[in-house]
Amino acid sequence: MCLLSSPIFGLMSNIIAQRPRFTEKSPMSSAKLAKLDRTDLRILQALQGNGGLSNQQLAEAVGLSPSPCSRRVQKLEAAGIIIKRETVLDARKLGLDLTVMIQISMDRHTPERFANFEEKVASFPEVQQCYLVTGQDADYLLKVVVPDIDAYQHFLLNQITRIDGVSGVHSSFVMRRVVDTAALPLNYVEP
Amino acid sequence: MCLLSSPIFGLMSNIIAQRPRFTEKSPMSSAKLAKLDRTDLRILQALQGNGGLSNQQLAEAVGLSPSPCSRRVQKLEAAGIIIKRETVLDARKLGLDLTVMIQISMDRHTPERFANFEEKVASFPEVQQCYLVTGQDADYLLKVVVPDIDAYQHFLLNQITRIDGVSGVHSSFVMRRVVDTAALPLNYVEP
DNA sequence: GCAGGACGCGCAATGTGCTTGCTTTCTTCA
DNA sequence: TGAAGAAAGCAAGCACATTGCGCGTCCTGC
Repeated sequence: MCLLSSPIFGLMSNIIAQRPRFTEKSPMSSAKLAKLDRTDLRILQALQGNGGLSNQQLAEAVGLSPSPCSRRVQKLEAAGIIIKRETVLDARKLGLDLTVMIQISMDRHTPERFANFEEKVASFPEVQQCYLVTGQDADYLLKVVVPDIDAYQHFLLNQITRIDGVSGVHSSFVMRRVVDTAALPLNYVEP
Repeated sequence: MCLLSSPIFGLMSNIIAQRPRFTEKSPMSSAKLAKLDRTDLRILQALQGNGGLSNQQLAEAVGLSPSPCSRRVQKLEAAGIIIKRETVLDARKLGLDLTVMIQISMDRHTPERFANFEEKVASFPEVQQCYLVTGQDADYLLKVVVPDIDAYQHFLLNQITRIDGVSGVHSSFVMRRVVDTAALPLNYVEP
C-alpha cells in the first residue's frame, strides 16, 4: 500500500501536475533560479570535480585571477548554491563493508506516522540516504552502511522494524559501486 | 531475472560467505583496516560533519594544536581513508528539480553486457549513483537528476533503454529528501 | 627496575595563499 | 556616443598551513 504508483510509463501525469514547470517563468521558479554566467558554471563544475581545489588552482582552471574567483565563490556560497563541502571517507578501509538499499512501505499514510518515521530514521547514523518516493513497491528508499551482516540484522530488527507503521521491508545489497558522486549535470543549466 | 534474490530474511547465507568477516583477523582484512586512535576518529567525524573546516578550526574541535592535526590529516589522506573533498550544490536552485531512483534489470547476465552497461551509465552526467545490487526486482539501482519530466523521458528513452541488455526499468520519483549525507557511521569503528 | 628508543605533541619560524581596497577596463543602456 | 554600472586585475596586508626542532611520555628490552 503506497502513495503513488509509477510503472515505467504509467501515471506520469499526476507527477507533472505536482511539479513546477521551469520552462515557463513562474514567480516561484524565478525566485529560486539564480542568474549564473559561464564563469560561475565553470567554477561550479570545477568544484564539483574536486572540492579540495585551492582558490588559486580554481582560478587558473576557470581562467580568472584569484581575486574575482574568490569573490564569486563567496557569492555562490551566500546564495546557497554551494550548500557545503563534504569529506568522503573510504568505507572499506574503516571496516564498513556492507551497503544496503532498503525499500520500506508504510501501512498507514498519516502525517504523524511519516513524521515519526522520518525523525527516527534521521537519528540513525547508519542511514546515509532516506527519500520519500513514489512507486508501488515502497514509500521510502534508504541507503544504509554497516560493518557486516550481523550488524545489519541487528539494525533492521532493533531499529527499523520497530518504528510504528513500517509494514514492509525489502533489502538489496550493494555488490559494486559503478558510479557514486554528488556532481550534478550542470550541462542542463543555461547561463 | 536477476543475479541474486534477497527477501527480507532469505538467502543471506551466500552473502555472508562472499563477504570477509572482520571479526576474525584474516590477512586481507588486516591489510585494509588501518589503525586509528580516538583522535583520528574525532578528526574524521569532524571532517564528515563539515568538510570546509580549516585546519585551525579542526584542531580546536578535536583538542589538538594545528601542527599535529595537519600531520594526521595528511596521513589519513595518504592512507586513502580520506578519499576526496566534494562540493555539494543545491539542485533546486540550479533548476534540477527532479530526482529519480531507477531499478534496472538485465535480460542476460554476461560480463560483456554488464561492462558495456556500466561504461555507458558512467558517461551520463545525469547519473549520480549506479550500484550493482542483489534482489529479485533489479540488477542495478540508479539515482538520476534531471530538470523535469520532459528531460527524464528523453533520458530514459534515448539513453537508458537503448543500452544492450536492459530489459526492465522501474522509476521511483523522489518527493522529499529526509536524509542525504556522505557521512559514515564511525561509531562502529573501534580505535 | 633502569636505560634506551620511538612516537607524538607543542612551539616557533617561514613560506604560501587568501582576502580586501583601489584602479582600470569592458559592457550596456540611454 | 557618452555615462554609469559591474567586474577584473593589481598590490598589500594578513591569516593560515606547514616544517624543523625540542621536550615529554610510553613502551620495550636488558
